[in-house]
Amino acid sequence: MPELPEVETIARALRPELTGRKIVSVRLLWARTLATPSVAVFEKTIVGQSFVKIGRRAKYLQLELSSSNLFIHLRMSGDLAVKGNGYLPDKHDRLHLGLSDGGLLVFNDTRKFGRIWLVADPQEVIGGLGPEPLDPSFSAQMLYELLHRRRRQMKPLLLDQRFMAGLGNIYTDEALHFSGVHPLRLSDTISVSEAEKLLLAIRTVLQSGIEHNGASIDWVYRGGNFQNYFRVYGRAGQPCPVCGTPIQRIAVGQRGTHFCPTCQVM
DNA sequence: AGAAATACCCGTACGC
DNA sequence: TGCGTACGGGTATTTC
Repeated sequence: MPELPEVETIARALRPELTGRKIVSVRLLWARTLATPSVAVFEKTIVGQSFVKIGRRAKYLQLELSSSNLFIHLRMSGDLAVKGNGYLPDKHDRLHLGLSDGGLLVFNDTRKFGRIWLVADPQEVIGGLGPEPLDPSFSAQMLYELLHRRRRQMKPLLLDQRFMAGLGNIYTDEALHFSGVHPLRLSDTISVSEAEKLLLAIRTVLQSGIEHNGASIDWVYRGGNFQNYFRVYGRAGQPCPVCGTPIQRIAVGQRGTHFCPTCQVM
């Protein structure tokens, strides 16, 4: 499932494939995939532009074009790949971009949650995002200070992309367990040493996710295998890998939340 | 400020 | 077997 690591993986894979290639045709197969601008403007603007730079910000893929920015959010079931000649369209394809040398950039998204934007100013899409946990300049001290500027439960706060960008439901549960922080702890009760452990945990689970090419859950399988390394997510009733206590599952803000009642104390 | 609910999706898994 | 329903992910939006 496409949380941050998979986006990083896909960005890396697409970089050598797309850089320098030109878009010669566009076919939007599910109109609501396009968040902005209008379909007419999108189709007219994107054709003729070339891919300049491929990157990501949080869970957004950023495809920098000659004169605008194409952002793609994969959400749950989205996937982006370059196909060769003779590609047979899939029923869940949402966007086809024909490339100058005959290739096809395909955005496939079973659940229709994914969105794309074509904008001049990147800030329109990613302007409200919080800091990148993997950015080396982001420190535990900064995390501590941000946590103490709020008084919110840790689980929903870490999921809030304006607070910190890139953590989804799975990685949040894993990071909280890794650092021994209870999901219902209030953010301004976290100590400096806990903030240090938490940042390390966040980076560890994200990097592990990247190494394993993302997680595949819920029958949506696209090659990743981070799901085999979950310590708490989806393991309700099974023993905690650290202490053996059965993992508990509760709902926090409508989201399934998994934790070890022994390792993660209030 | 921020909590909470709702909407968006659809292929599964489940109960009857 | 077929039908109905709950579920899960991330984010925008609305309401409180």
